[in-house]
Amino acid sequence: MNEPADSPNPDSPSTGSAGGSGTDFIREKIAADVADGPYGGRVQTRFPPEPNGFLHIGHAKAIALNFGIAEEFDGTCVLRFDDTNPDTEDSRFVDAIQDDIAWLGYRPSTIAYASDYFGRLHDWAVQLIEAGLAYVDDQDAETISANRGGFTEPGVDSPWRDRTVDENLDLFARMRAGEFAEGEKVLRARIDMNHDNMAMRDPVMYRIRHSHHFRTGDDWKIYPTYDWAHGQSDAIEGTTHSLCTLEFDTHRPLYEWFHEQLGLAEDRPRQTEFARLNLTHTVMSKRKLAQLVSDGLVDGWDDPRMPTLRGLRRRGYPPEAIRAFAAHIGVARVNGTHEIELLESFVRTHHNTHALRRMAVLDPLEVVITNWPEGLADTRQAVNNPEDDTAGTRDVPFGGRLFIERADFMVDPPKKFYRLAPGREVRLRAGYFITCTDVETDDDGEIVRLLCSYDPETAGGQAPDGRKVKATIHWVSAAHAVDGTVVLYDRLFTDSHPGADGTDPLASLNPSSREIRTGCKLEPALADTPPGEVVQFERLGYFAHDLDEPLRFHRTVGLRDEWANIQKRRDL
RNA sequence: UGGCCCGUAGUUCAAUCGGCAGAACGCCGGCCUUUGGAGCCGGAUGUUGCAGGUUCGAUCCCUGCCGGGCCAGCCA
Repeated sequence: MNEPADSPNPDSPSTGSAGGSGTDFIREKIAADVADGPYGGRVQTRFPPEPNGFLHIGHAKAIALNFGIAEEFDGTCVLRFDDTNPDTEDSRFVDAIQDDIAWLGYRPSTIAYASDYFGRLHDWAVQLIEAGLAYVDDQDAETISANRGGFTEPGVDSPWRDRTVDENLDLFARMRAGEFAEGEKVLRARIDMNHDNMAMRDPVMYRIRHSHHFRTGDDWKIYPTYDWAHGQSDAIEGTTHSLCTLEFDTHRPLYEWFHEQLGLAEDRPRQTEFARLNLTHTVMSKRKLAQLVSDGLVDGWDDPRMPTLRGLRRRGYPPEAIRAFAAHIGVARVNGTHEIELLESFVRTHHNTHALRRMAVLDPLEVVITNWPEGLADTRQAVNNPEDDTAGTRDVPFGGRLFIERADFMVDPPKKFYRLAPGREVRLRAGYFITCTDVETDDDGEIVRLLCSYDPETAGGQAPDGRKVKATIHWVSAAHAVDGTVVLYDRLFTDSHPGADGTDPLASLNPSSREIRTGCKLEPALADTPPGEVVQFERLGYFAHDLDEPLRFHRTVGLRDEWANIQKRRDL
């Protein structure tokens, strides 16, 4: 009972999609294949990242889909690194990707590499050559591109298209042996240069690369392309359902062509495409993300403003919330953009039930309790989490000099402003009722100090005479406050759809996406917060303690703020 | 310009193989409150892209149009 609303529920596939029906087109298809498909009830998926960058929230959707389906159908999911391009790939990304997947809470059935299959792929290529279905082309990249034709123009057959099998075999062997320079020759599938689908116009299967591969070293001088490696790797591993994003839709006929020509059995993998994830106010393109990092617009791949898993982790996004979000949005074949607010609501939902409450004043205003007994030491007891009885309570020191949030006081409050004002009484959270009796200002009219009286009878927050106050505000005892740094984050891009109008997405980069506040007043208990832990600063939001720097907190997400909404409406 | 995919509340998705168009987030109103949070109650979201056709009946099937996405790397 009392199960958190955002906890993943592996028993119920219905958590896997939005709306009422409880399933999506992919799960429906898989269920049908399990019932009477060629796989004998077996389900195997795979997540095939290229180890050339860090994972982002978009990958999390694919991860949740593939691993989630494997769990739901009692199947398996392989983590396969698509390491077919030695020029861009690196083992440090392999480690980071594995780390991120583990953080999300998934465990691959097996970890594999496309490079494990280079030998097998080579032998299959020879088989296609022998069948007259592949040939070595001497044209250079530019010529191949030009001769591929256009959407309305048929392609032109390569002059090398009709080489004999023996010549192709010989040339291919010499490509492999490293006898040719990069770009001098490629192996192409022999399909149809007049096909409507450009992917079928004799696609390249192998190119020559003399680079060092991070796993196979210098063993190979030829490397398979995605189109050649991917489907065959799926088949070798026994994938039943190969789920990929929409842009591979036009490659599906080729995926199937290779399997058919190789004579693979009926239980061969089938590819199904789904829409990749887009989020408002951010970008998901690896290239743009890399540019943010290289141009110094963010601090690195793990900057808390980045949509990378590492960034979200530092920001304080819990993996449970990311999984719940992924399950909620489900999958479809329509390309769209989800509102970042939806993700944030899942983050709040999780932290609301898990995060300890603490008090912190970000913009301090001094309050002197004029009737506080000289030298009296007092300690209040505060609830750690009203949503979780087992979280207990903590002691919070109180005193005659306090800090409250500057925004919690107004000399001349407008309607619906319920907080402190001259002559008005409010409750200090877990403390006493105080009434503002006087305001001290400096020569510029700036408020420097509030004088207040407190009612000793209201210890704990209730008045014996039953009188009510409209607001409860947070505070920190000045004598006990710990100074800290709080980093506030806003949208990385001001535009909800950066670059959608054809301009550079970076043009709408938010110049104030980060605000660093030093000299914040924190209650003493915050000094004991473990690195990385997320707490709630009462009335402000959720904040993640920095992994390295003590007493530095990153705002994960704010609480929903009704007063801010009222103000916004007034301004409009 | 050719091929393929796709058009349902603001957004993202549903609608049990043709039967009264729903959910979540957001929004609006109210209640409650020792977080103006959370929670609770209620409400509006709409010519299902457009126009025809088939049918007793179309979001669903057919045709055309319009709009969006993807495809002419030896990237994935």
